[in-house]
Amino acid sequence: MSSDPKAVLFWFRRDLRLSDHPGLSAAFASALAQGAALIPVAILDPETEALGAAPAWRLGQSLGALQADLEARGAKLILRRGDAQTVLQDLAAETGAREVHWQRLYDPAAISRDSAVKAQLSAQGLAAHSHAGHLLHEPWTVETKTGGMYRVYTPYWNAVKGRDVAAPVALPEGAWPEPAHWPESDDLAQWGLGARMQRGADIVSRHVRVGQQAALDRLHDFAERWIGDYVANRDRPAVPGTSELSAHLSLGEIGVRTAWAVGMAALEQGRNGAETFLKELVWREFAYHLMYHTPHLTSGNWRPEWDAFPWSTDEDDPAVLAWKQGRTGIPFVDAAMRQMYVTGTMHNRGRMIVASWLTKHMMTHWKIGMRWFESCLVDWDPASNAMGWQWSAGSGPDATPYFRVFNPVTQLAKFDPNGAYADQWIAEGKGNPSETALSFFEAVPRSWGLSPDMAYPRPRITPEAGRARALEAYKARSF
DNA sequence: TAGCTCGTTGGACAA
DNA sequence: TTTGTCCAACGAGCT
Repeated sequence: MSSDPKAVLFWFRRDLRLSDHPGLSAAFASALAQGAALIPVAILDPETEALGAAPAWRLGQSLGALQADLEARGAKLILRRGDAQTVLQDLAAETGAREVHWQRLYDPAAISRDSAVKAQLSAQGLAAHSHAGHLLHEPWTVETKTGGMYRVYTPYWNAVKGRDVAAPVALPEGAWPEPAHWPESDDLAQWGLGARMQRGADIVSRHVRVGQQAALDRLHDFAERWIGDYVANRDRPAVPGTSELSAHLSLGEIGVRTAWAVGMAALEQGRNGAETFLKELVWREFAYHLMYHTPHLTSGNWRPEWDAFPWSTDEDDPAVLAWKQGRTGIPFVDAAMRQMYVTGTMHNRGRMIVASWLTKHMMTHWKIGMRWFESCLVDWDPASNAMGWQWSAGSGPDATPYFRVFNPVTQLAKFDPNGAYADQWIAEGKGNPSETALSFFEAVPRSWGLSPDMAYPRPRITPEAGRARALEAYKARSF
């Protein structure tokens, strides 16, 4: 191996931005210091191929935006397919790189892959550097007074709210450290990241903003126009009063430290809603804290006593299909499921309602819902998705009490009093359905056999009967 | 240490 | 129409 380093590799994963990027900045600085080239790489490895349909498609969009951003800086994103360790090793051999940098991820699959990659690269004499940057606080740095992990949100919030958060760092200005020759790269289109999107990707595209500039624009728009009414508006599914940053944060198109800094500035200005927004960012942190310390959060009941609960696990149950298709006959549930199918995201209150309906009224295992979300959500996040489902089901940490069963009828009356959300997403039985409601029928596969002219379905179970049945089962405590 | 307080997001019912 | 209370019990986290 050459003793004269010619390149530093930076491996992009879920951090598809150029600013507020501690890992990339470190790699950049290292390359400059050594007079080496900096080569950005993204890898379609088995872990990436295992993504759900919508997250995979959205990843492709984001990689396209990153390519353009890098090109504007005089750099190129090198795309390679294969297992990460082999790709990095080959690329290092081609370019003379002695160093590989990346930013850490925390889900069980990524941790096991990354530790193996690090060990193997080190054994080959390559320096592998992993950096913090996906989170405000590394999960192991937040401890209770007795040195344990947090299991309840509020004490976690109290522990981190006053902590210093490193200020966002900009990538140095100036010329990109280019190699004499850029290595060969796959064509992004050949990766086929959108191939598993059964529903029309062009329909979802209408509702999706992509890339770091779009993320920053949205953050600032939110801080200027929406944060003041965030406390009330964030509960109203028909009002665009949420930050809408979830997909950007999930793929790292924006750094969470940037969002934190904007939230803190709003707090200092005394803006209403600022603290609530900061708390939401910390919910994301808390989910990662839980997933890191108890990785089974993503795979099974966090409270093992729930293993004996009589969940229905029949994925082919017609009631489950109706839930997925937004045809339960419960307007709030159906509107939310259709919103997800058409836009790739769902309002937070909708997420709680559909999860409560599936796990409580339908007594269906939360993992069935979690997997459907994983295939449909463009903002899918491994930690938040798992925590949210287990919270709703009652099997998770800090979970909702068993008797807290959402009534989707009263919830709709409370948070959508004018029926705007239902009008937005439900076409059946309406004289003049909205464009968005009709677009659901364009998006769904023909095999579902749905049309806006159909009658709106009758519920298979009423909110009252479902609630009573769920409470009976929970009360029995035979599990 | 042992006791105390509290727990993101609700609903039903009585007054 | 609005407001208050109860719906379990337990474990987390602090003092």
